[in-house]
Amino acid sequence: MNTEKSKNEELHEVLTAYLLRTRRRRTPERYMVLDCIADCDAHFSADSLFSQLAASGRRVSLGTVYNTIELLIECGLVVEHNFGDGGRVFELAPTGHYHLICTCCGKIKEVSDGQLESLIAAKHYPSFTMRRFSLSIYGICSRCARKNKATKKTDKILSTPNIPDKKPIRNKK
Amino acid sequence: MNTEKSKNEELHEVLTAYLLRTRRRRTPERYMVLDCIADCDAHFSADSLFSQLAASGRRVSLGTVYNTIELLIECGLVVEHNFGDGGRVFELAPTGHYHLICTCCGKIKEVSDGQLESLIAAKHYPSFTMRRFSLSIYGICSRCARKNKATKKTDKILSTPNIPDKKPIRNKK
DNA sequence: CTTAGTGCAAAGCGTTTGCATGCGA
DNA sequence: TCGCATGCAAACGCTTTGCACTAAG
Repeated sequence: MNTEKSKNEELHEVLTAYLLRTRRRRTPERYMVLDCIADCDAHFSADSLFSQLAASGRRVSLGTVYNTIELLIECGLVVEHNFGDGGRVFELAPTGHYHLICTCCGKIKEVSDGQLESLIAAKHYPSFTMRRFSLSIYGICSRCARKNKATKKTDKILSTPNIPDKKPIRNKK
Repeated sequence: MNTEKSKNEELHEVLTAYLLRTRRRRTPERYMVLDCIADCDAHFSADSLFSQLAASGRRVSLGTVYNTIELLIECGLVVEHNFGDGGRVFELAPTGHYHLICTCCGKIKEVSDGQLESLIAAKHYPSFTMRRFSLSIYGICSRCARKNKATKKTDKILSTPNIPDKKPIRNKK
């Protein structure tokens, strides 16, 4: 590590550039939030971020966390996801991966397929400029499939394959 | 129209099958909600559905609307979308289309590309069974691009193309 | 006759808003 | 100094929950 910048430095630069460009202030809170996101680098909610910040001693109010996430989405450093559980989930600007989401247990796995992704990215649309895309694959993970098979009693009556026996995901709310 | 079933009949059959299969009751409310969804066939929220039901004289409580949407998602007739505005939006099981979402004005356009879709659907994943997928393309529509260009004053200072001047979407909430 | 499902209203909770204060420019 | 951004707390709105009642099986 010498000429190579750290991940955090790079992120800071992008944020700084955006703040200058849009004439907004470079407050410590904004960088603290960004650092925290970079540290946990995974999916996060506004609230989990808030907790994590508090836990590490960096006091940032929940309102500011929301403001900053919004800001980071604007400048492209963060994206919002929908995993079908009704909650808002964010992620540090993902680079070439998409998600397999089990509609039964809610587990999320990241996968990547450069070929597929560049194919999607290569498409052009009349009167629309693509900035990014989000691909989510919904289905059943092997674990749940096994569990369902074990529990099944009234199956094979009619169509629709592989349906969880009662209620699927919906964790929070 | 003779041997050919109406769209609604087909939907009813799928729902009926699912209810029988999972041993749940076939209540009029459930079919009313399904019909209403089929009628408006577009994106809808729990609340818009509720209003539309009320407007057409079919009294179904909001709670039941939520319950039924949940049920319809379970059985695959309805899917949930994330258009980045934080609200929950549903849609009658879409068949081969995906969405272009303008992050500036929030407008959504449906497009389809059979080739791309079958490519995505053809992929196989170890220990995961795909049931459906959701592809969202985020970007700037031509209208907003034009508007931004007109309003721009402090642009071309640093990276990131085409950023709306202040705050993007976030309609509700 | 049983009990899942409904309606209604209250509770819950993630998110937004308003206002006084603080701090970057 | 000026005014954007923060902190705090109240307000908001979508969603869920609890309970009594209705009706499907």
